[in-house]
Amino acid sequence: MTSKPNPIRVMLVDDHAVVRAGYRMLLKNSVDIEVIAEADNGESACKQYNQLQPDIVVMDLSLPGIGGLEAIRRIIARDPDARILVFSMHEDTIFVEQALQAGAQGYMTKSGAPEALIDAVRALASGKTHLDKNIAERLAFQKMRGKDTPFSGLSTREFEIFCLLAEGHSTSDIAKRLSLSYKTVANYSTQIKNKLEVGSIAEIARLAIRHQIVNV
Amino acid sequence: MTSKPNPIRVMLVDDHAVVRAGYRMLLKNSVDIEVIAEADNGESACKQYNQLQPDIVVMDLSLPGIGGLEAIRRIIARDPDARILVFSMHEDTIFVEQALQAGAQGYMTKSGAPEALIDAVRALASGKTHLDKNIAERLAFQKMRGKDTPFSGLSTREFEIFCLLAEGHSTSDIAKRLSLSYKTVANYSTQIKNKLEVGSIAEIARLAIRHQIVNV
DNA sequence: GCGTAGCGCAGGAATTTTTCCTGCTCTTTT
DNA sequence: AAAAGAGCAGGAAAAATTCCTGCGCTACGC
Repeated sequence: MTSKPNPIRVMLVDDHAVVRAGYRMLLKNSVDIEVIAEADNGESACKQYNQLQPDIVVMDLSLPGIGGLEAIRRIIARDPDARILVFSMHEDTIFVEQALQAGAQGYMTKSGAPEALIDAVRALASGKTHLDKNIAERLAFQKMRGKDTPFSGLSTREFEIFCLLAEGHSTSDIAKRLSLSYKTVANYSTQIKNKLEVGSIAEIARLAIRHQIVNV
Repeated sequence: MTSKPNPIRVMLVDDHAVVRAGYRMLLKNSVDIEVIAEADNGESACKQYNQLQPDIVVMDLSLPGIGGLEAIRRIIARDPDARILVFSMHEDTIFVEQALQAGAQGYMTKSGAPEALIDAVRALASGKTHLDKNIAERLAFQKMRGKDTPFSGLSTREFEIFCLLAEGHSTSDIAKRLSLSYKTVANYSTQIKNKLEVGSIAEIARLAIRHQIVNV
């Protein structure tokens, strides 16, 4: 617990100034962490990253302009060693997958204990990765079951019907269109919900939109 | 600028602890404002309001359990003089309309300057109302042109159920949450589809996403 | 003051959808 | 040849949807 000569230099990226202020206050309590920059959008984050080369980026995903994911990709593209901690309100594992795939080394949700942010920053600074415990577990389960994207578990037919459901077609609509018994489509629909672990058509729609499978 | 004997007593309501910490820090800079309570959900907010009778409630709308809107209604029902400032991420005017109708005296978005929050709190404390400048303008324009969002044809209850449907909740889910007969919710659901001229829950979800009423 | 209209709420009845189970065919893999 | 899995669909029970009706309440206009 000796004072360190080189504090962890952090850049905060979040579109809400109040929220950044919250992070700042929180991180101020740790002498080994120093907030050296803030950005309220993805472009600015990329630019500042290149200028200041912070050790850690703490980044929200929902940003105006290019989103958080794209910002991560751009930062990583220029500096493959960049260390980015996503700090998002989204609990859904799809966001975690996307963030990690984009190059982030950590993912925390805002609903966790504020102190967890500090632990995560330190973990990333020391070269480790850090996932929200809750989310890591869910992700692990998904992976064990051999699911890359949530859709890779779907068969061709299932995916076809998934798309039509997401577009707003009714079961009997789809049956007519595909020349199937409505029973068949109904059964597929149930099957799809099970595989994707969603409970309603609304969630199917959101999932599809999230993956840009259908347009908003 | 003399120090005041009776600071404005504020209660913060937001489900993210980090965000509340941000508000706290921000408001701490004003000697005439004192944060006397925090809540991370609607029920707790109502309970604490009754016990502590804060002068001002600063409230997010997206809360677990009963949403922010319902919390506002309950607080106002018990104390019609309650002064509530909504501090939300939603820019869509539909939320402002709903919040004001529920009884709030102010609406600010989180994307504004942090200092604006302080002004708003002071405005409400002195008996005035306070709307985000940007939003007030849009609201005025809409009203003048008599042209609202597709949702303005929905009643308060209908809109509430619309949001829950779009989030993926089932009819009986919603019935439990709102303490209604599932028949009532089912009937509302049909009514909503008719009013919005959509044929399925998936389209409800997409409509809601398009208007950023729910997150993708 | 009284009619009218709209909202919130919910039951009845008929219909449709969903769910869970089962069974069949066909193809692919081992 | 056996096994596994996709595609398809029916039966039966459960759940959701739709359309209709009705009631209480509040607000508005005449």
